[in-house]
Amino acid sequence: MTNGLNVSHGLNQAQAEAVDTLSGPMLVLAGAGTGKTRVVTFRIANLIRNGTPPDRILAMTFTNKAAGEMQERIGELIGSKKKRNPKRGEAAEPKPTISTFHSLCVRILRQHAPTLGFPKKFSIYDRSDQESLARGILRELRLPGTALKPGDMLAIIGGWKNQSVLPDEAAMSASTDKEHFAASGYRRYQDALRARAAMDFDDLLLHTETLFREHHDVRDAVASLYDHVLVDEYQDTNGSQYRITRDLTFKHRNFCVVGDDDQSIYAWRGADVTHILSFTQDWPDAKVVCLEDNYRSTGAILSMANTLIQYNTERHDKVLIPSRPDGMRPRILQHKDETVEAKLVVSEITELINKKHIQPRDIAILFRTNEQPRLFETELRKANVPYVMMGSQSFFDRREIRDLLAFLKWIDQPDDEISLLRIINTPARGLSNKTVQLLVKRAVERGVPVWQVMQNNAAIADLSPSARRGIAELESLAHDVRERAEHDSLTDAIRTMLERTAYADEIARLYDQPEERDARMASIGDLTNAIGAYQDNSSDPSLTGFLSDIALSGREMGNEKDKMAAKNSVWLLTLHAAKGLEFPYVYMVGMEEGILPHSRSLKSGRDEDIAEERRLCYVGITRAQENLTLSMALTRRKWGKPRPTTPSPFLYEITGKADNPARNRKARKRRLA
DNA sequence: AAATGCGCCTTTTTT
DNA sequence: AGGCGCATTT
Repeated sequence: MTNGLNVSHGLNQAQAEAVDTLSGPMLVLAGAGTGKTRVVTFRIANLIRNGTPPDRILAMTFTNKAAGEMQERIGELIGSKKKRNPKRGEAAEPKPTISTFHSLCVRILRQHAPTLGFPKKFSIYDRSDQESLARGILRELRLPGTALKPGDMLAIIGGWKNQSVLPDEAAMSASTDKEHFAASGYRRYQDALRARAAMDFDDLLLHTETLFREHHDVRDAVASLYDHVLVDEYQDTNGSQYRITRDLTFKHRNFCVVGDDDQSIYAWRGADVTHILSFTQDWPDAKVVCLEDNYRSTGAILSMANTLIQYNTERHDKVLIPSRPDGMRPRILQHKDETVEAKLVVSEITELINKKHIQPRDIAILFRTNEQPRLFETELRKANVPYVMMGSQSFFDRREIRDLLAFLKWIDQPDDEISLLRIINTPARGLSNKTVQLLVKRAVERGVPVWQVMQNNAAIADLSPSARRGIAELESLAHDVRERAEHDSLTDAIRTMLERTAYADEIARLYDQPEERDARMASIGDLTNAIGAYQDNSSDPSLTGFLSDIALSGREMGNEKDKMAAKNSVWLLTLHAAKGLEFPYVYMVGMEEGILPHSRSLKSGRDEDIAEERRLCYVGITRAQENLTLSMALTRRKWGKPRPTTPSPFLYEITGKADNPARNRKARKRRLA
């Protein structure tokens, strides 16, 4: 520590090394709980202390939550002033850019989309938009539903996109039947997106990559904005992200990546762990720092994690070294069925909170799939224990939210046909299914968006008067809402929309129970509040901006009440959502074959799929600081019927039960290796 | 044109 | 069990 300016005190030697080297490529291989986040934030702070202008630093994360937290920690470290009523026109204090890949790409594309033949107001299609589109295409191709399901097609297309395989090349990379079908759908899918002025999540990356590849002036302009680029969770980068970061760093070479190959749990969405494993081949002069001292978990928890992960063969061989005492041995509990599992876990939690005065926020329940938490929610509610469910999509799955967002998306971008078709007759306005089909047919014939046909008086002259009235109604509605959004405010716009559609009446019509009505109206209120909050926090609010924000970070949105409660609540998280977090008390539930590892991974039979499930289990275990409980149910209901279960093979691996065939098989393999 | 009814399929994980 | 597409009533 030669530099008087450094802020690295309180770090161990390896951490300090990672923080003190300020330039050139660097790889930080950081195991779970070794202070990875601390290293990244300290490093950024140190760059700033040593004279790098903050706004010349770009740090990339994979979730908005991670970006937000990093922003906060850096603010604390460099002592950025609290923004109290910044005067209009006063230059904002320069800050490092901390962004997810997707947000960064959206920002770039909002500016350069016309170069690629897209309008600046392109829609972002989420999973369900994609599925509607894919369903339509499969229907057009007349592939029977059994041959290729929309989800399958999207997964295959997504894989190609991540590897930058374009529609024309896809047929050549196809080997299975499904892939061949998907290849024929791929071209149509991309054309359909373009016709709807829409991009899916993969496109945000793919189009940015294309933009950089084909327009070096744009690439260089973006790259020259930054002198330092850092990527957290580098093991999660997919092909597009890899190439985008390469384009942003090849000139200045100040590229620092941080990650852990044992925590790579996103291969299914294109993440390629070889990016981190071969970093030193890409950057031969890279400095490599390994962090192996674990400050998070007790020795007993860590030894369990170490034992488990050693069953994976393809990995950097490293062992986490505990810096804490052994602590309590993790427990493995078997329950009669999933209801008992939920009841007992919750009653234990209640006891922890009431008798041992543990804070709810120090307890987490982790699970593999999103259907598992339901029972736990019910029990927690019964026991009056505050809880938050992170990453729950439920808010955006609500019909009323989907409808209102579809309205907004269509009003913002009239070519967005998926959104238009969702709300074209919601609430009913005289446009029957048959009429809609006719309109779509005419649009296809003319090769123009449906909305253009609907606005063409000649094209709709033969429609029933009620249908024409419906179209006129939509038109004036869109006009008024757009006016409001542009000239008044976004909250005015959504209020106008709710009034003009009489959406409250629709809710009253659909739901006859007053509680349900209230709940639905409340979630509409939440959406209105979210728009208000966006408007207050954004320097240049727009409908387009709001919709982008929602698409990219929607699932983190909740109402204010939830946010208050979240400050001290029990956490309910999927294993994926739990990455990067830590809790004194962790319950990993549903430790059964078919759940973890998931049946789809078992079915594929590929070793690397099981290895990823094992890493997922490893991530779960290493979230626990002091107390870990693994539990399973002996029977579990599936599709209504109770079914006997089998313990997760990982339970045997963890405990070292030699008589387990799974372990013997693995052990034999290792001996041979 | 809207409401009701029937059968089918679903269920990984998420930016 | 629940949601959705499709077919049949009202």
